[in-house]
Amino acid sequence: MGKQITEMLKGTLEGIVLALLATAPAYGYEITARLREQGFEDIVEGTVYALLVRIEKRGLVDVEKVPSEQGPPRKVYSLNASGRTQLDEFWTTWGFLATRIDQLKTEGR
Amino acid sequence: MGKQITEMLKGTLEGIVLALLATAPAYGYEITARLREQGFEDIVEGTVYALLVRIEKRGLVDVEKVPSEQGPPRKVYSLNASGRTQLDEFWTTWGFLATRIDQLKTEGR
DNA sequence: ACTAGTAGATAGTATTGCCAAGTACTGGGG
DNA sequence: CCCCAGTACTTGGCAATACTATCTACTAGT
Repeated sequence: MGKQITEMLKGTLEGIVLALLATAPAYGYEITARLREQGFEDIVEGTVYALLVRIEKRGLVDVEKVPSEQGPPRKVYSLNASGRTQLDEFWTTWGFLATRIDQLKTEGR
Repeated sequence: MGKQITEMLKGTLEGIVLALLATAPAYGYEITARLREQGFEDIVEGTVYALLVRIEKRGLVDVEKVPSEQGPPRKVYSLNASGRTQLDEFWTTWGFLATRIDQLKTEGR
C-alpha cells in the first residue's frame, strides 16, 4: 500500500485506537502490536505514542502506570466517559463519510 | 459535524473528486457545488481548487479552458489514464480501511 | 559484553484541509 | 454611474496529523 493509506489514516486512526480501547484497556506497545496484527503493517510506534499523548491531553482516557516484568513500566490507557462520547461521534462521522463514498462507488458504473 | 470530518477528508477528498470526475468532466466551481449537494456542506472552494492544482501537477487529469457565459473562463478537468489508475488504487485502499473499521465496529459490542 | 525484545519519548518533515482575502467578469437595482 | 450578487479561479498563512529517525531504559539470553 502506498502513501494513500497514510493520508487516509489521518482522522481515522484516532477512532480506530479509541475503538480498540473500548474493548479493553491497553498500553502503547500492545496497541501498536494489535494494529499490526489487524493488517496495519506499517503503523509505527512513534505514531501511536504521539496519538496516545494527544488523547490523554484531551481527557479522553485515564492512565495508569503498571510495572512490567520486562522493560520499563507500561502506561495503560482506558477509555473514560469523554472518550466514549468521542468514539460515538467518530462512528457518526465515519458513517456519514462511508455512506457517501460507497454511494459514489456504486454510481461510478 | 465537528473537526473530525476535516481530518477524515484528508486522504479521502482526493478520491472523492477523482470519482466525481470519473462520471463526467467538470470544473472547480461545479465540483464544489456538487460536493455541497451531496452533503459535504462545509467544503470550501479554496480546498477544491488547491486539490485540483495538485492532481493536475501529478498528471492525473487533463485540463481544458472553456469560456463561460458568466464570469471568467472555466478550467474543465477530465480524468485521464493515470487518474483512472489512481482512482482504482483509491478504491483498493478505501476497501482495506473500511473493512477493518467496520470489523472493529461489530466487535465493539 | 553484546544482542534482541519490551516500552516509551521526541524533534523535525510533509501532506492536506481550512480561513481569509483578492482578482476578474456579467447583469440588475438604486 | 456605482454597487452588489453570482460565477469562477487564485493564493498566503495556519492547524492537525502521520511518518522518519533517533534516543532512553530495562531484562534476558548468548
